Amino acid sequence: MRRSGCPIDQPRSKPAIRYRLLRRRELPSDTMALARFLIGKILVRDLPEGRISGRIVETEAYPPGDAASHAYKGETPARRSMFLETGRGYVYFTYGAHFCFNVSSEPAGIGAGVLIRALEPLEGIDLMRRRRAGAKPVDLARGPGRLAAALAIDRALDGIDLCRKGPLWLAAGAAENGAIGKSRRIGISREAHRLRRFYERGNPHVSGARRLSP
DNA sequence: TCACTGATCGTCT
DNA sequence: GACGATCAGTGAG
Repeated sequence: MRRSGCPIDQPRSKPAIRYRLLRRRELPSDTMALARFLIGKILVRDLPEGRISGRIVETEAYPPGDAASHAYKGETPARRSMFLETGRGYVYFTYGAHFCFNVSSEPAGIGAGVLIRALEPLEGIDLMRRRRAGAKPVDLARGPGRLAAALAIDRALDGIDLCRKGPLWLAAGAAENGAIGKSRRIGISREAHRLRRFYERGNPHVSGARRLSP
């Protein structure tokens, strides 16, 4: 189902998209609340070649004390960004091939994050295609590794403040959200039964097998 | 649509 | 030296 008003159907040169920078005080400083809050918000990537943006349609919460979280065993140089104030970027490299992007989600000193798993592309679709040659349109940013590739996100953006206009920032749009579903998280073995994944129901840009997103 | 597999390398033990 | 918050490709139903 294509959501009505999806900018993919609009002329590329004039995207009719309105959004504004999210202020830090608007972000819940609670990991589960933030994971749900971020569904429908917009991730903006400003590059020299132009702007890429997309609606967040799928997230996973990794709250304090979660054995599946990278922060569970304490702060290390690679995981430091998870311990920053709410609204900072945490980027990690995994499986020898992929970067994944998170938003830090608790007050400074507490390690936690929200993994951004999938976007519905809004602007800069040609720029995304360039980095994801061969991908179907619906798959451009469907999955955390694909999302990072499409938006040219790597460790250089680790620790970035997402509440300031820069190379990568968060915005709130005018569009309404669809219903939000909740499920177990994808690709983990510890704490696998916990319902800490959020997604927009019926949105084709949500990753994972269909049965995980009823 | 689902299940399975190999690739590949940074991070931590 | 082991282990991934993944992905693309393949094959079966």
